[in-house]
Amino acid sequence: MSSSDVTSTSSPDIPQRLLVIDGHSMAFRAFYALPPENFSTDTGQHTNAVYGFVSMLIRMIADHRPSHIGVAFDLDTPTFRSEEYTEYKGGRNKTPEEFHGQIDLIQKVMEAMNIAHLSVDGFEADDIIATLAARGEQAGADVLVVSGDRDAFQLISDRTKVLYPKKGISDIPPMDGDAVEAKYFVRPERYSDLAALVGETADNLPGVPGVGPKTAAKWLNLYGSLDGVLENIDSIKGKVGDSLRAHVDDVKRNRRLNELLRDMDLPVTFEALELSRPNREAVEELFDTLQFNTLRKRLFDLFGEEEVSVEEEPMPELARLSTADAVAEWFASNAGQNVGLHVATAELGDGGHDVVGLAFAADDATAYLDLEAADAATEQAVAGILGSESVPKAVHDFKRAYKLLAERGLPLAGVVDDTMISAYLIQPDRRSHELADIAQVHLRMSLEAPESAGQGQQAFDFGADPAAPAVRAAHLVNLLSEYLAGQVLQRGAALLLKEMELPLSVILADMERTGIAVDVDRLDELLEDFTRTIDQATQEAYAAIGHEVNLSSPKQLQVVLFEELELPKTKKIKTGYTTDADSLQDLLVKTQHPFLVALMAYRDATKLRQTVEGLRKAIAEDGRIHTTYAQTVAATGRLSSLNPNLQNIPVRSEAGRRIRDVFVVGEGYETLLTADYSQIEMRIMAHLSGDEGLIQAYRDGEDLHRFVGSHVFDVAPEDVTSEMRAKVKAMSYGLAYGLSSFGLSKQLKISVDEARTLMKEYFNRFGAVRDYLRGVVEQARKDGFTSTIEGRRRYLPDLASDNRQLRDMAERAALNAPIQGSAADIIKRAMLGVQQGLAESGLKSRMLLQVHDELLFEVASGEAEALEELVRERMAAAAELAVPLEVQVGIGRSWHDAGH
DNA sequence: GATAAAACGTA
DNA sequence: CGTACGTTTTATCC
Repeated sequence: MSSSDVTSTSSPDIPQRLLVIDGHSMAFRAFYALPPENFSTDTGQHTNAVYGFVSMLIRMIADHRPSHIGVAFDLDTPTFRSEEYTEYKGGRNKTPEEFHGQIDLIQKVMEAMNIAHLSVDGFEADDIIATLAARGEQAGADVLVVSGDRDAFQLISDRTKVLYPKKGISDIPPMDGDAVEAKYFVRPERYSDLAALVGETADNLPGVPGVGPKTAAKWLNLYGSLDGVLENIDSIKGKVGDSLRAHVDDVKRNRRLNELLRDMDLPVTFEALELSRPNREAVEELFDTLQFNTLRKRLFDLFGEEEVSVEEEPMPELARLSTADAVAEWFASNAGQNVGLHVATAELGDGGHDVVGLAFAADDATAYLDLEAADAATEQAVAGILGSESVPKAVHDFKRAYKLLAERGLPLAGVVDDTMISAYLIQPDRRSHELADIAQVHLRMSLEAPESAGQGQQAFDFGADPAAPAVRAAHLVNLLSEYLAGQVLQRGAALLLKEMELPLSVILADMERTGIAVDVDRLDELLEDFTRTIDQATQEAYAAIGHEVNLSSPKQLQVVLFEELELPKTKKIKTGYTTDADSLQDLLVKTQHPFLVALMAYRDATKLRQTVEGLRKAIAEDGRIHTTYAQTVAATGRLSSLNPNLQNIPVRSEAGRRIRDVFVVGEGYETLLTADYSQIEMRIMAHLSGDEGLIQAYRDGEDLHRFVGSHVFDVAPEDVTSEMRAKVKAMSYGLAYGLSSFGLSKQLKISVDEARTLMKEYFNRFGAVRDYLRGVVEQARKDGFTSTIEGRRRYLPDLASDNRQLRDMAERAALNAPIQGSAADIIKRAMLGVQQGLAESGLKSRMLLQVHDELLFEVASGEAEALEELVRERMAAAAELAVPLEVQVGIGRSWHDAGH
C-alpha cells in the first residue's frame, strides 16, 4: 500500500491533522501585507489579498502537512451576537475599496483546490471554527486553528493548538496551553473568563476599567473561575473591586458573547474536510483569470512531490520507563544491540529547546522515559546508560543531542552512529539530512507514524504526549542506522564516521558551548564609527548625483549608473547590469566619477556595520558568542559556521580587522592563541600531483610563489617582482578551482593571450600538476566520485550531464573537492589530535574556533608555551604528505593581536 | 507574506 | 567563463 503526503485520502495510515482557518482574518492579514496597487488583473480587480492568502496557505500546508482542512468565513448578515449586543464588533473601520470581491475570489480558489469552505447565516466564523475543531478532536485528529482572534485560545487543549500570527505565519510556534499561561497567567480553559473581565477591543467589548490580564488572572486563580469571582464579588477590595461591581453586567455579557459554539449543526462531516489534490483544470483556469503565474508553480510543486511510503512492520511495543529498575531491565533485555535514541524536546519561549524525555528503540522493543516526571534514582539510572561507552547508541544529530543533554547535566557517550552524518557521508551534496528527509529517501518511511502500526495502542496516539513522536523518531533512527551502516561500509566511509566525524562532534559541541568572549563596549564603538562613515558616504553620494537614492538597492543603482550618469555598461546579470565591487572599481578607473567613490565607501561601511550588528545580537548572557558548526552541510567535508557565522569575520581590510580585535580572551584565561596552516591547499596539490619541483620547493622551505614565479617567468628567484609573484599566486590558487585562462585574464586584468601563455608556462614547468588535474576529472568521470586523501567521497553525477554548464560546473567541483576536502580532513584530524593532547597533558587551555585552516585557542595561565608546542606538533602531524605541513602560531589578547 | 536575486565577508 | 560556505537587503509577485 502506498500513500502520498498531502493527498492521503481515506488511507488510515497517516495520523490525521486538521487545519482550521479563519478565512477573513487571514485574508485581511494578506491584504495589509501586500500593496493592492501591485496586484490587480487587467480588468482592474485587485488580487493582493487573494495572492497573499494562497501564498500563506501553501506555506502552511507545506509546514504542517494537514490531512484535513476547513476554512470558515463570516457573512455580512447579523449574528446571534449582534442581535444581543448591537455594538458587537462595532467601531471597526469600513473595509477598503480594494478589498471588495477578494473574499469571493478566495472562495473560488478554495473550490478549485478542493478545500472545504463554510459560512453559516447568523453565526460567526469563530463558531464554525470551534465546531470544526471539536469534530476534529472527536475524530481523533490533532487540530491546528489559524486565527487572529484571541477568542480562539479557549479552544486550546491537549489536541488543539492555535497559530496566532504576529507578522507572518511562518516560523512561529503554535500556541499551546503553556504558551497561553505564560502570556495571560491562566490556562486556556479560563481564557474566556479572563477576556470577559479584561474586555476585547477588537470586538468592541469593554471590560472592567482598571483590570488587565494580571488582575483578572489573580482573581481567577484565587476563585477558580469567573463564576467563582462573581460569587465572591463582595470580598474583592479596593478600587478595582468597586470597578468590577460597577461593571458586572458588562462582564456577564462579555462572557456570554465570547463563548464559542462547539456544536453547530454544520452541513459537513469531518471526512468531508479531507485534503485531496487540487482540481488542476479549475486552478489553471482560475489562475489564468487572476493572472497568477508564479503561484501556480508553487501550488503544483506542493502537491506534485508524492512521497511514497512502504507498508511497514508494526512498531515494537512501547514501554514506559518510570523507575530505575525499569531502565536497567529494559537495557538488560536489549543488551548487545544498537539502540536508537531520540531526545524529546519542548520549545521554550525564547526559541530555545528543553529536554523533556528520552525515547529508545531497539530492534524489537521501544521505550520512553519522561524526564520531567522522573525521580532522582531513575534519572541517575538513565544517566548511567547514556554515559556508558558499552551501551552502543545511534542518534540523529549527535552534536545537538549531546549539547541538549549537557545543558541538563546528562552525559552522552557510546554513540556509534549518527544517522545524519552517515547520510551525509553517503550523499554529501544533499541539501537536507533531516531525519524526516533521509527516512523518506532511504527507507521510504514517514516520520509521522502510521496509526495502524500502533495497533490501537494509546502509545501511538499523537496527542500532547511527546512519547509517541519521540519513539517514532528513535525507531527510524534504529532502522536507518542499520541500513546506512551498510551503505557507509560499501562507500568506504566507516572509518571517517567512527574515527573522525563522531569524535569530532563532541569536540565541536564543547567549542560551541564554550563560545568566545567579546568586548561589548568596543563593539558598540565600532557600530558608531561605521554608522558615521555610512552617513558621510551617503551624503557624498547624494551630492555627487544631486538627489537621494537607496544606495543598498542594486536596482536603483543601475538607474543612476547606467541611465543617469551613462557610465559604460558592466557585466550582464539577470536583472540588468551588475554593480558589484569589481565592476565599480573598473568604472572608477575608467570614469573617476565621485559617486563611485562614495558608493564604494558606503558598501564597505554597511557591510562592516551589518557584521557588527549581527555579532552584537549574538552575544549570549555569558558575554560570549556561541556559533554553531554545521558538520553535514559543505559537500567537500568542510565545516560551516552559523548563528552567527564566525568563519567570515573580516580580516583583509584595516577597518575589518578592527572587528577581529573585539574577540578577546575571556575571564580566567591569559591570552588567545591562533594557529593556521600555511598554504595547506597548495601543499596538498604538490602532494597529490607528486610534482617533484613543487615538492622540493616546499621541502627546502622556499617561498613557493617566488619559486614558481622564477620558473614561469624564467628569471632568478631574487628577480621575481612582486607583480610576477602576485600573478603566479593567483594562478596557483586558481588552478585548484578550475580557473580558465579567460577567468585568469579577468582577475589579473591581462589579456586572454597573456593569461594563456602564463598557464602554458606554468604547466611546462610543473607538468605533473596538469597531469594530476586532468587525471582527477577523468577518474571522477569513470568512478562517479572524487576522493580525498582520507577517502572522503563526493559524488558528481553531473560530470555525465548533457548540459554543458552543469557539466563544466561538475568538472570544476571535481578539481576542487579532493584539495579542499583533503584540507578539511587534515584540520579535522588536527583537532582530534590537539584535543587528545590537551587531555593527555592536563592543560586547561581550550579550543574555541575553527576557520577552515585555522584554530583559535583560549590559553590558560602559564600554558602559552606548552600549548604552542602541542598545537604545532599535533597540527603538523595530522597528515603524512610528501611535503611538510607548516604551522604559523600567533599569541595576543585579541584574535586580531594573535593573528598579527 | 514568502521567495529569489544580488551583494560580499571568509578560506 | 574559479571552489566552498552564511547573512543581509531589496525586489518581485499581479
